[in-house]
Amino acid sequence: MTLSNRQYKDAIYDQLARLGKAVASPTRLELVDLLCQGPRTVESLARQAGQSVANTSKNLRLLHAARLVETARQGTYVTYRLAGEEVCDLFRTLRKLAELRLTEVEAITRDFLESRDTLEPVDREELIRRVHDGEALVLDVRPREEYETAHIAGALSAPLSELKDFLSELPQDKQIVAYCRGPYCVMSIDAVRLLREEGFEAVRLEDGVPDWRARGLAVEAAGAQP
Amino acid sequence: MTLSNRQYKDAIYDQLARLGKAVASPTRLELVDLLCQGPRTVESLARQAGQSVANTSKNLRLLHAARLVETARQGTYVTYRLAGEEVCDLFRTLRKLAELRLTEVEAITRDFLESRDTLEPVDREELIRRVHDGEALVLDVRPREEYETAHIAGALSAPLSELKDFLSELPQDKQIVAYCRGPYCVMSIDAVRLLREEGFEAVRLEDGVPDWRARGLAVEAAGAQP
DNA sequence: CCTATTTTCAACTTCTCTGTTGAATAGTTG
DNA sequence: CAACTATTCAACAGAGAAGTTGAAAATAGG
Repeated sequence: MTLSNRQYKDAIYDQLARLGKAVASPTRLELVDLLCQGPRTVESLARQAGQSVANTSKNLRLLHAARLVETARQGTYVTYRLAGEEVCDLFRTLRKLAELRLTEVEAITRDFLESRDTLEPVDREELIRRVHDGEALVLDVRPREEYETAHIAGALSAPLSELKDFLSELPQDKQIVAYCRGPYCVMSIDAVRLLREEGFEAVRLEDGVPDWRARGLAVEAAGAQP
Repeated sequence: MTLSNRQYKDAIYDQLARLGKAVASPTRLELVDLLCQGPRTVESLARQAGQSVANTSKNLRLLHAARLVETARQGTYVTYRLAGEEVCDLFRTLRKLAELRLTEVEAITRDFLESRDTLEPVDREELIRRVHDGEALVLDVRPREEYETAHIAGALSAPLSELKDFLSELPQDKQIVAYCRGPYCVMSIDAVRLLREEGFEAVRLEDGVPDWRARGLAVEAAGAQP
């Protein structure tokens, strides 16, 4: 026998712990969250996560060692992407657990959201109905590149940074639903606030594309801007 | 505004990382795995995980701080249990990812299993059919207390340690299917080997009760021994 | 071939985690 | 109430991780 029971168990739990360690750092979790939105270069990830490129590279390398991400060279850039849908599932499982168990998360979220506006998130089924009936318009306020990777079916791309330029093209008579990366992302909150200041009726959708996809709802890969 | 975007994000990812850290240690993962089988006392967990009681207590305390487990006093013992079904889901998500991504896990498992016998695990649907038709008999070879907490519907309790005493009661003409805690638990492997040595036709079921339950298949809470 | 750019590596400091040991705490039971 | 026992706490040494800095490797394009 090459391994005793105990040695075997230790080896297995060590392997599982490799995955645990990989998601034991806030920085790496943020990277995984960003990568759930689509592939990215090291530099882009570093910028968005507010970390040095060197540190981002190191953390990505760690995620790679745990087989959570894969790399591909594109010209002078290296593009990282999730190793599979299941990695996103892991992130969502963690998030769900956090929401259920860690009242602190809820408190932080509430603190933050209350400090802005009270923006009731919209209901999914209701949203689909309204869009179908032409009562509502869905805006994807993430950066254009993320929209191009994937977006909720029927949504228009209106990056938060360029939202002001889109205002004149938006219908005044429809409700506008803004979404971004997910419940902890604040871009849609800012977008809704801006839209309301401009007189639009706007609400926030808490889901991001990964949530949407995980529920089996329609997602488009790359859509034309009308 | 009480928090900036960045502070808010940091706080959220910190909370998620708390969960990640909790499952970043092999020892704690083993504890979670054991607790997936049912509530346990500190001493019992320490014995099974091969750790000192003090260290086990400390790690359980850590899991408790991450809201993954709950405690209850029973007589002079403290009983720990998972804080919810979702914790088990997290463990299973990790395990699934490990199986998919970490070829090392597969290699270790194969090494180990080959070093024993080649025990082809049985197919779930096929198993249900055979049990229903009376062609097969399902044995739960985990310790009696785990069986009493929950077991696969229709299974008999035959703890590995007492399996020898049960041999005379087992039918020679039926196939015997043994299961234990899950794919990484080796009790069912030992059981199958023993049964085969004694002339029974025995196979191993890879699933444990948590997997079985998670698939929505029937689980009984406490069953009488025939 | 050489340069500019992106990414990775290596060394280092600071901080945190792990498991052990021995003592303290908190309940239960006689 | 006192003795007993399971559990937890506190302090410690060793190991390992996080992020910084500066330099090296790899690639595209002139």
